[in-house]
Amino acid sequence: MNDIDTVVERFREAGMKITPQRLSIFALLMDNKDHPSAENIYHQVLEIHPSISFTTVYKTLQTLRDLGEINELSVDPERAHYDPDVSEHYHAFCRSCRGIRDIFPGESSSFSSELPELEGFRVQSVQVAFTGQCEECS
Amino acid sequence: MNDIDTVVERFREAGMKITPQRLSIFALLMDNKDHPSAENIYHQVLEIHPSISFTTVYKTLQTLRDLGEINELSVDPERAHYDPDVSEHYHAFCRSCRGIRDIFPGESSSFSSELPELEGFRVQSVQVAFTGQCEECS
DNA sequence: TTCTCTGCAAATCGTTTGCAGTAAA
DNA sequence: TTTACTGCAAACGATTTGCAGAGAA
Repeated sequence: MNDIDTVVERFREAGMKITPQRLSIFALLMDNKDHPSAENIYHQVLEIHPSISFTTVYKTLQTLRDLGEINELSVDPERAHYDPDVSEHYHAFCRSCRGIRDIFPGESSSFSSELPELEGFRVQSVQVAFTGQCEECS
Repeated sequence: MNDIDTVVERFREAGMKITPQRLSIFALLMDNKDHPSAENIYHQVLEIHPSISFTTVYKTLQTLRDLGEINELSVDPERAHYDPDVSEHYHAFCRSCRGIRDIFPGESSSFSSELPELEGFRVQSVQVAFTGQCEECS
């Protein structure tokens, strides 16, 4: 995710408006390493905007995703999680606590960081998801 | 997925019963390379058992998954797909036709076939999903 | 007979949408 | 003023569950 000023600029360029709710969502996501769900984000923004609706959070996340500012992860079969780090990296999902940890190429020897070439398929994105148990849950 | 006799044996050993419905589902999955959804399987079994319910299909898939006979894929954010091939391989998911193609290690140079070691995480499975557009949809 | 499975119907839950009032530009 | 956004309430759709009758062992 770009810095807030850049995100704001991109919204304006696209003819979209900047609202206090959106600014709070941007701020919450910025540098967030927790891979929150829409519900997580909603509950956190509630502290700042007690009357914000889930719908607003949901639609803002959709927009950010469509702009490529954040990634929507499908690692957790029960719900989507969001990641403001759109650089090449992978995820370790703990079945027990449903936590998601970042894995950077190099940390796992057997996965390189190059976008692969596939015969007869135009690859737009790659998701590598390790599922298992984190240290705390073992 | 093991051959049908072995699957039947495993069910019996676990105190579970073998029904005509289950046998048809086993047969449909065996060597199936289509990565069907539960709904797909349900519609196919309907031809053989016109009164089978979705619930029965659903519960059988759960059981097969829990036994490790099939994998439940979360490549498609809209629904689960099932794969009787539980050997190490990856998937290419086409956003347009929602089709899933198998990718075997070696076909994609940048992903090896070894189960990786991650510091402080017990890896139980790895899902590598390439999302994009297949040849037919391009 | 015993115990699991089947099929129905309903509940669940994350996600998505329509719309009227609100607020940004 | 114009146009997009917010929040509500309801729809949606895949998934999951409770339960009574059916069927496998």
